[in-house]
Parts: sequence; C-alpha cells; structure tokens
Amino acid sequence: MSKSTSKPITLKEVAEAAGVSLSTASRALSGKAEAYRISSTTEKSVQAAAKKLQFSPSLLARSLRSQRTKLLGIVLPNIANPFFAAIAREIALAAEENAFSVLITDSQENSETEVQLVEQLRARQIEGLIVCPVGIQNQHLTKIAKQKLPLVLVDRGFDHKDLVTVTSDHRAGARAATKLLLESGHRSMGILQGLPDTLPNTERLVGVREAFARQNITFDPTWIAGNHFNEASGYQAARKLLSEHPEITALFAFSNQNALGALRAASEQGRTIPADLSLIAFDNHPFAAYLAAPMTSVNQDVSQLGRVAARLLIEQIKTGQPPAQKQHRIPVQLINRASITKIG
Amino acid sequence: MSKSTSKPITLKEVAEAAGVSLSTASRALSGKAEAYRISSTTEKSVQAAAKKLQFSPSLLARSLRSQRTKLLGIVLPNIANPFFAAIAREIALAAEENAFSVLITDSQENSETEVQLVEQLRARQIEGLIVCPVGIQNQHLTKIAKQKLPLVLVDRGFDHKDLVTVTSDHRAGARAATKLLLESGHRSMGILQGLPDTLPNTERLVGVREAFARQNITFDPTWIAGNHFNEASGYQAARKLLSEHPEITALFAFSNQNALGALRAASEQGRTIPADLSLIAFDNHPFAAYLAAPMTSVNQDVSQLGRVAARLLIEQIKTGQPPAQKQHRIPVQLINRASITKIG
DNA sequence: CTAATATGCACAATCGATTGTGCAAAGGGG
DNA sequence: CCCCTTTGCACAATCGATTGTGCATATTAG
Repeated sequence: MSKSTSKPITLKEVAEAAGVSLSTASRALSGKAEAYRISSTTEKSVQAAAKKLQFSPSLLARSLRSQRTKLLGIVLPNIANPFFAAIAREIALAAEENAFSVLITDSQENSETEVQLVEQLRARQIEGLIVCPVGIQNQHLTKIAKQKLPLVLVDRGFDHKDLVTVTSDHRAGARAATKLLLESGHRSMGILQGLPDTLPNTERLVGVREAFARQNITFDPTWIAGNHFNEASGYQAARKLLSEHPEITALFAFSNQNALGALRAASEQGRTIPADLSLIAFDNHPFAAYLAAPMTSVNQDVSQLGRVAARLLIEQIKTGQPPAQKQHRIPVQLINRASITKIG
Repeated sequence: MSKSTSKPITLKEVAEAAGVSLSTASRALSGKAEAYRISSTTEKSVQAAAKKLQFSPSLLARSLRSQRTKLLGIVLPNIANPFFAAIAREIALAAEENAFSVLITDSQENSETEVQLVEQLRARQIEGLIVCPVGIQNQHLTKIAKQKLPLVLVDRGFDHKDLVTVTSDHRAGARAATKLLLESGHRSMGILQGLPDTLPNTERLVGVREAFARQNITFDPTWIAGNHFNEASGYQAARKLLSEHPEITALFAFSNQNALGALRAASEQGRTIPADLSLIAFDNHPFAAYLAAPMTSVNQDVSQLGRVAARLLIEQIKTGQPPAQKQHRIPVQLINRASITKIG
C-alpha cells in the first residue's frame, strides 16, 4: 500500500520484469509473437508480467510511431441541442466499437470558431473529421478534403459533389409537412426558416414550393421569415408573420428551436394551438408529445444520421478511399399529433 | 496547385528552410529565444519559414516529450440527455479557453462501460478527468484519485470526503419542492425516485422528509417508487403509485426523464395535469414551459455545474494540488409554473 | 595584445512505443 | 561430424518534438 505516486508503467519495465528486450515484449503483447518467432513460453511470461504490473501502453507513443492516433474529431454547432447531442452520441458509440476515441467540439454556431476548431483537431492528428458546418463557407472544408483527411459532413452540407455528406431528406420532409397543411385546408402559411442559403434550409424551401405547385396553389414568398435555426429567430419571425399576414392560419417551423420561439410568440399573442393557429415543425423532440398541443413534427432519424456518418468516416479511414457514393439521404418521418386543425 | 498529398510539415523541414538546427527552430517558435540567446534575426527567419510552410507542430510528439497532453476526459451517463449535454458543453468551452481539448464519452448508464472508458482515457494520458458516476461503486474512482490524476465528480457523487465533487444542492431543492406541494394542500405525494443509494437520490429523499418533518406531517415511505433516472422508471413508478395509492394527489419526479414517464402514465390513465394530478420535477427543461401543463420545476444550474467542475479540474492540474474545499454545492432554483393545483 | 566573458547556435539525449535486421544457439540431414 | 536451416531473441533506428550541455566566434576588459 505504499505506491501512491505511481507514474504509469512503461513497456521497458515490463520487459525487464520478464527478462526480455523491449522489442520482444512489444511483440509478445501485440499478438505478433508468431510472426516474429517468439516462443510461447516467453510470450506468456511477458503477458504475465504485463498483467502483474498493470501495464497499459502509452497511446501517445504508439500513435507517434505508427502515425495512427485512433482519434476522430467532431465539430457541431451546439452540443447542448438535443438534436446534435443525439448525433454526437451515435458517432461516439460507433467510434467506440471501432476502437476510436472522439474529440467532440462546439463551434457555438460561429464560423470562425469552426475554422479554429478544425485547425486544432488537425494539430492533434485526428484520423477523420465529422462536421456540421455553421455557415455557407466551405473553403476550409474542401481544403481539408483535398489534403486527404477523411471528412464527412452531417445534417448541413453544401452543394458540392465531392464532399461526403449525410443529411435528412429535407426536401421530402418539407413537402410532406406542407402537403399535410394544404390537405387540412390551410392556404396561407408562415414559414419560420433557419439560416438562409444552407443546404437544409434551401431544400426545405424547395420542398414547400413543390407541395404548393403539385396542388396548383400559389405560394407567397413573403410568408417566409427568419434567419437562424435558434429560438430567437423563430420568435421574431413568428411575431412578424402573425402581425403582417392576418391571412396566415398555420406555421411551419424549420427547427425545434424555431418551434419553441413560435410557441412563445403565439402564447404572447393569446393564440392557442391548434384552435387559433396550426403548427408543424422539423425536428422531433422527446417532449413534443406532451406539449399543450402535442406537436405534429417531421422527425429526423438522428441515430441514423450519426451512425451513417460514423460508418462512412471509418470506412474511409480503413480503406483509404472516399466512398463511391458521396451524398447520403436519410428518410424522415411525419409524426402526426395534434397541433394542426382542419379548416375550410 | 500541385500539393495534393501534402503530409504534415515537420519542425525539421522548417529548420532546414530557415537554415538552422532543430533545437534553434524549436526555441524560436516556442518563445524561448530570449532564454536560449537566439538572435532576433534568426528568430524571425524561423518564424517566417514556419508561416510560409504552414507549420503546425505535432501535439503528439510534444505531448510525448513534455508529458503534458492538454487533454481532459469526461464520462457522462448519456450525452444525449439535455442535462448532461449542457454540462458537457460548459466543460468543453471552459477547457477550450485554457487550451485543453476534451474527450467526451458516454457510459450509457452502465457501470462496466464507465470503468472501461476511464481506463481508455487514462491510456490516452489525459491530464484530468470529470465523471458523473453511474452507480454506487467508487473504488475505481478513489483509485484514480490516489494515483494523483486530477478528478472531479459532477452531479452525482459519493459520500467520500476526499473526492472533489460538484453537485446541485439536491437536499434544499427537494425540500423546497416538497414544501411547495405541502403548502398547496397536498398531503400524500408519490416520489418518483432515480437510482437508489446515489448521492442525489439520497439527498433528495432527505430533503423530502425534512419538509414533511418541519410541518409535522407524516411521510409514508411506500410513496417512494422507481429505481432509475430514466423515462421507463418514471413511467412504471407512476403507474404503480397511482394504482396502489389512490390517496396520492401529486407526483414529485426526480429527473426530467422521470417526469416524462409520469406524463405518459398520467395521460394513459386519463388524468390531466394539474386538474387531476399535480406534478413537480427536478431538472428544468427548455420545453417545460410549453407543456400542456407548464411544469413547475426545480432548475439545476447546469452551466454553473459545468463551469465550476471545469475550473476545479484545471486548477488542480495547474497547481498540482487538490483544492482546499472538496465539496461544492450549486444552488438550485424553484420555477413556479402551472402543474400544481391548490387543494384542501 | 591576451585573457576572460558574452553571444549564438548545434549536438545529442529523451519521451515510449513499433519494427527491420542481424546474430547466436538449437535442430536436422548427409 | 560438419554444414545448413530453423528457432528465438536482441540491437538499433524511428516517429516529431523538447531541452541540457558544449563549442565556437564575437566582444569587452585589463
């Protein structure tokens, strides 16, 4: 009971304890005894010594020598958002299964921070990177990809053929949501959009217009408001639309945070959902079912998003080749609850 | 535009480009020029070469040599839970400010996984560790602390004087919540508890009993049910209590997940909140205000929990000394909304 | 003008592992 | 009994940085 300052055991100490050389010890412990003709007697005695000393090899040293860190990097806009947290979790678990560790970082929805984080991760010699890009800039990411660092974009992406991207089928989701509203008799609806010019936002807008077009109904572009995926944007956009467009009978929020803002705006104006106003939102949420008006939502399959992104990344690392298919779409699911009334 | 395979630039290449030795290059770039009498001419030419080549030092090599990885480890039961995600975020941001990177891992509420993760993190030579322990076992953690690896426990802790712990003031929070229910006229209440024998759970139960004692009201121990902090436990416990104890007029859920389960159970039994049943919960939640019955909650200051834990850890690392004060309590706040009715 | 000090930098060891190569001793065939 | 092959392992280089020490040359003092 005297070992209190115990600094980590090194391979050298194990080798000495077993009475062999460093190289022999290394090979005995890494399963290469056969290949290097270490007798099984020696092998076992080294393993015994390692166990007795509680030897745990320095991944640092190993990584330096082998040039493989077994480290992955993730950059997300906000890891406290359940949507991103769930993605991070899936990636972390998948990485774990493949003996990778994950450096999870938070860009705070800030492009400059994102660039810095990517640099820091590279300095740590990560073997692969998963990013949910904040803005519409992608130079720093295409550069990464060109430098042969395996890269996967998740959720948000760019209209760039060469970047491996995993996103929900935003267009189909938005189309389905809009179709539901139209079929329920709504003819004028406010669109609470997120960050303009990002792929999810653009595609969702396309989906909305498609649904209108298919039913030969005119869509008024001034129904679109908002500039971010956060709560504040949802709140302001909802206020603006509800006051400027009395004809609007429904809101379509492009994120769970936007929906939260809409809820606040509606409640302030004394409009109850769904009686006075219908609401549908992208991003399902555990609590969505228990809201005053259980919220009809377009559920993104976060666990698939994470799993597929992780799989694509790890495959790239293992094979050294980018995947044949670059763009991956994860289906979304419309969950019909009770925040929409039929009218007309 | 021909550099496509670009492997990282090493210090050696910078040194050659500047026409100096490795050691000189190293010192010129790490601000030690003065101390080692490198002329400012040489210093600048090295820096220029480094900039031109876009040199970024290998943190791997640096860490190996200096025995300082600038890596922190975090083990949380479930990073997709907004409560833990928020803690993780604060820690990550605080770490960032101090030039540390963070390995965030998820024990999936599983003790064995937790032990393994801690081992893996140690193998990566983390300089400090923050854990929210899953179970009631703490040997593996006291061992860590004895080995001089800076350790901070967050949220959940143990009744162990030597372990640095940051938790909410569970007892005061539970007392306040219970007091509110009692003052609203409730005399029988179901307690949806989390994992028994964990510090938060134990202390909250103490708080509940204290509130009863202070008002000289008898508390019936069979009102306590549940065995975990998750949704399933909350659901089952609520079902059990509501059927076995018709006298119960209110539920006190010990976590946001437990509350979710309670919501489901109540809704299944056709009991609306707060008309037929009052509800109060530990852990505030962004959506809590928009529930069918905006939920009165005991808000834990997650950002303080994370910040303080990170600060304590980083101080330990910098000073090499454990903090004078081991136990840290973060105040909680009762947020009164509309899930409780006055009765009697 | 010489000895002593200051200045400027290179050499080489080191962190802890992995891995190519080389050298003994043991075993087998003729 | 000798030579050749196999078996079993050690030596030393290497990954990319940090850092103690030593050796020139330049500068100043006496």
